[in-house]
Amino acid sequence: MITIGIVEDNDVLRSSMEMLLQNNGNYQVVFSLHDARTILEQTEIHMPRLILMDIDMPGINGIEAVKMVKKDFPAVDIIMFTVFEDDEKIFRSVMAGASGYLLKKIAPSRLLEALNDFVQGGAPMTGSIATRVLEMFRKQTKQTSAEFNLSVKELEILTALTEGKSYKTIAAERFLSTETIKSHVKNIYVKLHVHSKSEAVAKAFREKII
Amino acid sequence: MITIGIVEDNDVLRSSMEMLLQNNGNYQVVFSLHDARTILEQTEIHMPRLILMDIDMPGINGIEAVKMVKKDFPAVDIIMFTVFEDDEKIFRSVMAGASGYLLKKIAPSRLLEALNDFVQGGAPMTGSIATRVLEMFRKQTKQTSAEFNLSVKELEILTALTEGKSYKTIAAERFLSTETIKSHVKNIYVKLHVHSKSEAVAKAFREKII
DNA sequence: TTAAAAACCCCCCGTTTAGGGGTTTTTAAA
DNA sequence: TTTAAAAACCCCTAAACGGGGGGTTTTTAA
Repeated sequence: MITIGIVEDNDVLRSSMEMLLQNNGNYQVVFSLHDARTILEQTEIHMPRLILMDIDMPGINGIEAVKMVKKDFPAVDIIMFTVFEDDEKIFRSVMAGASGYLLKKIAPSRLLEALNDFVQGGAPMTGSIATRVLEMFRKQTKQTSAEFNLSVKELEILTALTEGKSYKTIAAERFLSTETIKSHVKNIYVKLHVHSKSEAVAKAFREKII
Repeated sequence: MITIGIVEDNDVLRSSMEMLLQNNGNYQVVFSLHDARTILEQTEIHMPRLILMDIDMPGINGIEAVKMVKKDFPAVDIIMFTVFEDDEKIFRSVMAGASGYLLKKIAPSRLLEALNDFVQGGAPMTGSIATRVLEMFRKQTKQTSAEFNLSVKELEILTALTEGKSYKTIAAERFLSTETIKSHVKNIYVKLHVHSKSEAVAKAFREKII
């Protein structure tokens, strides 16, 4: 028997969800809220295995509610159940700690399926959402980019620059003269098309050289 | 009728996959390769809707193959089909351009289901993989961190610093004296606990302030 | 209303940097 | 064995920076 909490401001929908879950036999709805205001108390009292959470609600929005619950009860899994399918909402939900993301347009039978899958350690999201997440993931962590043909030494020194070290420090650390470091830095600037330490550091981060 | 290509070095498994797909009626296996050496030619000739790709293969490994195919034929979707479920492999596959990731331990019926889902714009991965991706995603893009209580102006100036601008330039851009910029920068340094432009820029990136 | 931030401005001084010009020695490939 | 980078070193100069002072005026929030 899987305990489940529901937070959904649309009363009609919430009742349907309750019914759907209760009738299934595998689920026990331990709380069913119109908004997230009492979510912490309810969670503490009933300790559901998972929570189905709407996003657009009066008072506290669903994403904020996820943060709150996850902070106090990290073991409780929360699945967003919403009409929104924009990257922003998905992204923020995942960041907040949501374990899943289902769209309301899903058929009731599929909802149950998805929940069952999830409980068995499985699919926590609609296919289209999974695709979105993959894409966001891909974008976020784009490739190491062109290496700008930096030599090993140059990369080493660039890294040191990102640590805020001065030429003198870098030189001292590897028993070289500051002039050596300077000429390396000059070469780095030429290769990166920059004209100062801060620009070089910024480029190093932006281009994921570091 | 969905055209599909298979790349899998285990001949027994490959035959089973072929049979499974052909018998289903919805799929037409247009090529079935023991390794990825001829993948580009085969893809060019048959232009499958999607490719099922093993990872561990003699010659070219599956992830390299994905890169090759995606480079020349970005429209072809590739789904990894593998025994590996470690983050590293998943990560690299997604980065290479794989649209899905299925584990070989999946039941044949579920494989068909997953493929069908995928073709309908849906779930391109096993549930456990989706969970992993979510976790990786969460880790990658960790929170915006403490804001260091930077004022709006300070944030503005910090941003300008990351663009490699000098005090003079920043001052000129907003019709302020360079001394004003200097004192703002001083305050930024105090708040970030740094002592130079490059350190400030580095911290800005590392702490995702920018 | 009032006190604290935030934003603004200025001076000094020593250090660091950026860009310009070089030379010599390793190192690695042709 | 030749050759070409890469790495290491040097000098000079002007500009930029960092840290230390000293202030005034707006905003903003109790």
